[in-house]
Amino acid sequence: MAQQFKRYTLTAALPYANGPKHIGHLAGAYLPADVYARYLRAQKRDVVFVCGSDEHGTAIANQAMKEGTTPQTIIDKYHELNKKSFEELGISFDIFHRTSSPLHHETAQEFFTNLNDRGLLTEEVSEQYYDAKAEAFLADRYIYGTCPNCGHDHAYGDQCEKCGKSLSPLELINPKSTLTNEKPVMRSTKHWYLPLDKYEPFLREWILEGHKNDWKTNVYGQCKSWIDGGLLPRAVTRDLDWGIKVPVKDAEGKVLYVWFDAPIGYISATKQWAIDNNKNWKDYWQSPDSKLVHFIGKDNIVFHCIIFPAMLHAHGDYILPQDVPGNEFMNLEGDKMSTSRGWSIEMHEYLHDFPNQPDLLRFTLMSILPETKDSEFTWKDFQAKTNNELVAIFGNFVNRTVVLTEKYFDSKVPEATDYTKEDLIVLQSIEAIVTRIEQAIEGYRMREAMAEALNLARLGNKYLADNEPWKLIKTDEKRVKTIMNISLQLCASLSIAWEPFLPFSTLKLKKMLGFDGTAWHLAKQTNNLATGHIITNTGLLFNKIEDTQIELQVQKLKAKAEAIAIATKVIAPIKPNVTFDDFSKLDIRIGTILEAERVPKTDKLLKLKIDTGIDQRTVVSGIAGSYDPKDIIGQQVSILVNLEPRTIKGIESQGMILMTENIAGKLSFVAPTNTDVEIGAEVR
RNA sequence: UGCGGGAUAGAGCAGUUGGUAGCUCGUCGGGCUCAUAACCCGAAGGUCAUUGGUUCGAGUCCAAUUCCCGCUACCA
Repeated sequence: MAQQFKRYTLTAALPYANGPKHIGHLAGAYLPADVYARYLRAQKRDVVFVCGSDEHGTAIANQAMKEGTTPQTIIDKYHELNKKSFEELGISFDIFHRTSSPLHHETAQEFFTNLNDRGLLTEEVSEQYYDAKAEAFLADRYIYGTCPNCGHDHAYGDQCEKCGKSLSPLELINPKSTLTNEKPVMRSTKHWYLPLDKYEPFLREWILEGHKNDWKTNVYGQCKSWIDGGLLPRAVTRDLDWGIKVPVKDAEGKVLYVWFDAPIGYISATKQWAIDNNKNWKDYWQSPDSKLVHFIGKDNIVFHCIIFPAMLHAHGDYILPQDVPGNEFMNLEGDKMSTSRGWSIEMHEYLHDFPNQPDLLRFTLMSILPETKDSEFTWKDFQAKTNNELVAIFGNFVNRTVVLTEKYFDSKVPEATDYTKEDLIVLQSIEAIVTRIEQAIEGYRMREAMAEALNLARLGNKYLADNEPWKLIKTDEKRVKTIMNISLQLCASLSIAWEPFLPFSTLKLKKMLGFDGTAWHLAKQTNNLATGHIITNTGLLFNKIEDTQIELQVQKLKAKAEAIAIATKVIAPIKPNVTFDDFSKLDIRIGTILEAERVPKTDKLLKLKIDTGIDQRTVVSGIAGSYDPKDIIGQQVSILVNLEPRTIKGIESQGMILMTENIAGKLSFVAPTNTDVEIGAEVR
């Protein structure tokens, strides 16, 4: 099974150029891919590691419309920002291309034409909503209207956020365009489809049988779920003016669907790299002795395991991915990461706040990569891992070794003579650990690989502690020379073995050691530094993170999320005027909560018993997200008592509790501010 | 609703084909002093989400349940 490949084609998910990318993206795809790429290069294998900005699609087009700018402005901004961030974090793409490039347009069009000319795409005409003012067809998400199920007046074309029901745009009552608030019209449109159903036998054999044992369970399971669920033809074109023109006559206003063009971006990126480096791109995409690996997050599994392989298979000239190590997601301080909600650490933000310390982030993220399940990043953990592991174990061992060498041997590598049994065990352990690192990386277990690499430094610390050269120096200098020689050789091994994880720090370490080896096998050798060779103490490899630094970050995170919440909070417009008589019809009283309990099988509902002064009645209220039942017994409330009763979850609700809501969505009772108001009092 | 993944010490995670529960950090105790109060040694701490089943024996297999995450096809 261990097939030897001549070359490796590695891809990392193309970041969508509508905004900056956060550390969750980094941990999901870019970091593991980078470790793999750097490792393979150290093994002197033939590798190309490609990525680039994904710059088409309705999201960017609409964002530009809303901001009153052009899509080009947006993609230029974020392409540059993300490219720079990746560079500064040491993500070693051989090329960071972009899908707006002419070469990509050409490549994607060729791909489409190849399939279309061979009759592998089907054409279909359907009726879709069209916004005449914006001159655009509307995706389901861009239509809103009244929900036929619950009457909510701002349900979207795909789903009502209020009652959760899945909808189609046709079901919406009084549909409106989110772009212009105009009423959309039905218009017929033609699109091209990739008949995925025809590739089901191929996918079944290739994935379900061929990769049953080597793909990750989460990836395999997801694929199986899709295939077993039945595949349908999938549109590969869209009505939009932002994107790659459909290369067919009379296809005005139609572009390739972004998910058709994006993965082809891997190919065009490789083409550009090949041009720049005098290589043949086909070797990396069309030669069976090349290994193609896609690094992605779990949201991307279906596109990289089902759709893109089906496209490649349909085309026929291409190899298929050998593996798709999809990662789960990384949470942040107890909540999902989200750029739009401001609950995120963007790559450029980290780089700004921790200048020249990309390796610290790499280290912590690597140690909590969401390889088998979702994981969580906290600033406190970042501090602890940096200080207690990276600094205390790795940094400290190097520092001890360098300082002792400086002190005892004038910074010259001393000669090793007469290895003891213990010395030999240590030297063998180095080789064994490095081998384990290899195996872990080749199996995409990057977290485990780095944990092993840390053991290499632990080995060094223990070796020094066991042999106590600072004592022996008084009695047996010859023995100390051997001990320090071995310690220094171990530092050289560290500088190779850690390079995939911490490229900046290992470079610094190599400078200190005056060692310029890069080949992986050198990590197992014990004579990388020649006797008499001079080393230079250029300072500590890593610095500790202070409490104040992380406190600042936590505050900053909270402040950012809050600022965005305020900025995006829309103050509801005033409703049409009502007469005093209209208002007088409402009978609102002050009541007290007597009993409260959760309504089973619901997230938000509480069943309340209210004393209204007139009677005691049952009210079902959607406040469980904000209040614990046991905390609100005795709470005074305002209650609308003459509301028509309504049955909710089988319970008749006789009235409505008046609530208001803050930015965070937390509900609050509207009740008298004084405690001397009697139950049953009217609110006027 | 359906499907996929997850639930193991205070925290973060491993646990191969079922055979006396491991690792790192944290905590506690000790040692050492070359080192960024770092390092080394040792200890405490888990009814492996719940319930039932298969088995001589289950974290590991089966069934049901609960909770978390994702997907459910045009939201990139």
